[in-house]
Amino acid sequence: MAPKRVTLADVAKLAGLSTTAASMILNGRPDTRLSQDAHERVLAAAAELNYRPNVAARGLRTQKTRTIGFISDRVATTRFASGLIEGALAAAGAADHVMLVLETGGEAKLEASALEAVLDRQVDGIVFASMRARELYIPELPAGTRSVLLNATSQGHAVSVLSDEYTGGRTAVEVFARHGFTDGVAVLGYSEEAEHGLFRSVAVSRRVDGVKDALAEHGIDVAVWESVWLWDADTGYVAAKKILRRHPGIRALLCMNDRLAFGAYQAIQEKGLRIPDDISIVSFDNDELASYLRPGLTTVALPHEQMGRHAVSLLLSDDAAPGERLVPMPLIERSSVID
Amino acid sequence: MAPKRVTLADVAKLAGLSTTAASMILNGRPDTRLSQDAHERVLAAAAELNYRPNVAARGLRTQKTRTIGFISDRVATTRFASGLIEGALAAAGAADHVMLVLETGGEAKLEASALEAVLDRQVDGIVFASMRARELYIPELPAGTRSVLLNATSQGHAVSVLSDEYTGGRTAVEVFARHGFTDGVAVLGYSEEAEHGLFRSVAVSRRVDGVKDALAEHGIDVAVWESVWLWDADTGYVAAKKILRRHPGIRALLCMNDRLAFGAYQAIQEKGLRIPDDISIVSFDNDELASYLRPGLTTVALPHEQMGRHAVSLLLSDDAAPGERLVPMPLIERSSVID
DNA sequence: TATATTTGCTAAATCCATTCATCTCGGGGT
DNA sequence: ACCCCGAGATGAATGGATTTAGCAAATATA
Repeated sequence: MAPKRVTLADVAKLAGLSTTAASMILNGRPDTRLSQDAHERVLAAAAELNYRPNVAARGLRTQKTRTIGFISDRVATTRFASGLIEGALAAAGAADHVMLVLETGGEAKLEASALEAVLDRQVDGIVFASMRARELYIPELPAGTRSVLLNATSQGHAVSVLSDEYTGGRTAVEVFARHGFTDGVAVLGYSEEAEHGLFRSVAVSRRVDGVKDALAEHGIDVAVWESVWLWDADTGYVAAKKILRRHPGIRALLCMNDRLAFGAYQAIQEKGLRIPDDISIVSFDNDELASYLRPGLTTVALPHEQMGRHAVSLLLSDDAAPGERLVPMPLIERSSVID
Repeated sequence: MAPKRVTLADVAKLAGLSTTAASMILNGRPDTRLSQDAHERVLAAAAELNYRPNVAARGLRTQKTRTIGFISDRVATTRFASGLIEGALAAAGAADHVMLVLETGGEAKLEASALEAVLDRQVDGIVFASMRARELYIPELPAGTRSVLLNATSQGHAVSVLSDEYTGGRTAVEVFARHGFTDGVAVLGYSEEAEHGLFRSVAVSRRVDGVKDALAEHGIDVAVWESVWLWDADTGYVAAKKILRRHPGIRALLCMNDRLAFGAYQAIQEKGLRIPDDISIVSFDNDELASYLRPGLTTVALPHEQMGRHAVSLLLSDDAAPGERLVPMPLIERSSVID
């Protein structure tokens, strides 16, 4: 039914020229000495036949495929970090590239085969993404294969894109500072283990550092640091309940992420207290939840989409200077902080 | 640094045979008459050099790339439907294929160029996915290009994978039936407009049909159908408040999706009522939210991952019979229904 | 007028794997 | 001694582009 693919040879024949000429013209090579007339004929022929170059054939010759590989642990999968893919996809599309997406679930065996799969397809570059900022082991790549780490770091000199957690931590505290809180503040989710570098991600400890420094600078007195290991809604609920019971004077609560905050909302509202009138809350991540909550949760956003975008444009640019690129974490103000 | 790619010629040379022989042996062609000895030498050489075929070169010859295209409106992007990608990715990986993922945001111009981009790369098949089940327009594809619609339907005889909304609708009602509810039931989110086919998706009207039929069959009396247009947390909150005010006798609430249920929880708890003691709730989708809620929300799940998986295996199988493939919607029982 | 340049264009090699068409060699049949 | 046959293997064409090297005609230079 549909006609078979048009090749460069077809275009050349219709234009009455060689494939060499057609190729040069269609690729807009600057140094060509072909006539104006030849240009017009080739372009017209290509348009008429609706010519599209065969990427495999071109890639074979040029080693460029306008394709990038995106290898992640569970980024597409997890609703949480899917913004990373979204941004990467958008940036790739804007640069007229496509993206091969592979997920490994963090398994070493799958990681190796995913890497082979993209390498076999001669991708122009690879993004190694991680759901939560952590240290990744990246095997040696063939010479000339560019790569960028997204939401991850790695030993050695790789380029990596991360959220600026330290400044983000400060931003959250500054909300309280701006609203005049100097005491009656509780922090939920600070983790001793993270602090001592046991495991978890670099992100966590930087976020905590930012919080601590800003707290000190603004002279804010912290009534209680409630350290929990799992940062989810359930732990948030339990921990917030405990804080409320033991420290009835709390007027402001800083949660280390939105799921904790979600749990805290439940505990607070169950107790008949009102947000933000009785207790103000600031949190991190800007999870989808934050907008559903009532009142809306003020939170320091994880700029996932921006990060994905940045990673891909870095990969495609010629800025390969090793090191970290920090993407700012914007404050999303809703209604969980009293005026 | 890293050595340059090993080609088939290198393998052949090391094995002391022609590339023809090497190719035949490595591809395990059944009709070959090459000696056992030759087989061993080639296999050994390939292993020693860690040979990996160049997919572009092979694809050029065979027209097969072991790559499939996944074109969606906003699937990766939206946290909601990302299970579709997850499943598709898993199935592709299991079949030793990779997936090119492209997002169009639903814009016709981007749809066309996305299609061209994957066609240029000679994909073996294309999945057209949609975030919410709806009618899609699929342009004519080159002969021999297979395609499957995922969470979408299309005019004509395309193959499509959908959730079994009708049965899902019945499932939800049956939960109430099993727990002996015969009256005091409210339905939230039924949409007149959808019913009249104004727009929205096929999914919605089938879901509603299933609910209605099951309600009738079990002789359950519905006190109020609250029809809302936008199915999000905010509308759910407002609508549930209204129901509670006007129909104080309500003991069971069926929400058409989890975001509505989320809003309903807020309204119910604000009023001092308890779930499930005072009001039981059943909903649809199994959004991530459903597990955060307290008590956990019983909901009929959208089997996104299964659907994605099914779509890809269908694409790769030789079952191309046109028509719909319905994937069952499992009931996820949590604690929002009284015993 | 004879030689050097420039202009406009093309033949052929190349990228790498697959595959069709043959080719060689040794043994069996007559 | 001659032909045939099959096992074992390979040369060369193929797919569709890019790119190097170079040819022929037109123009400029001496």
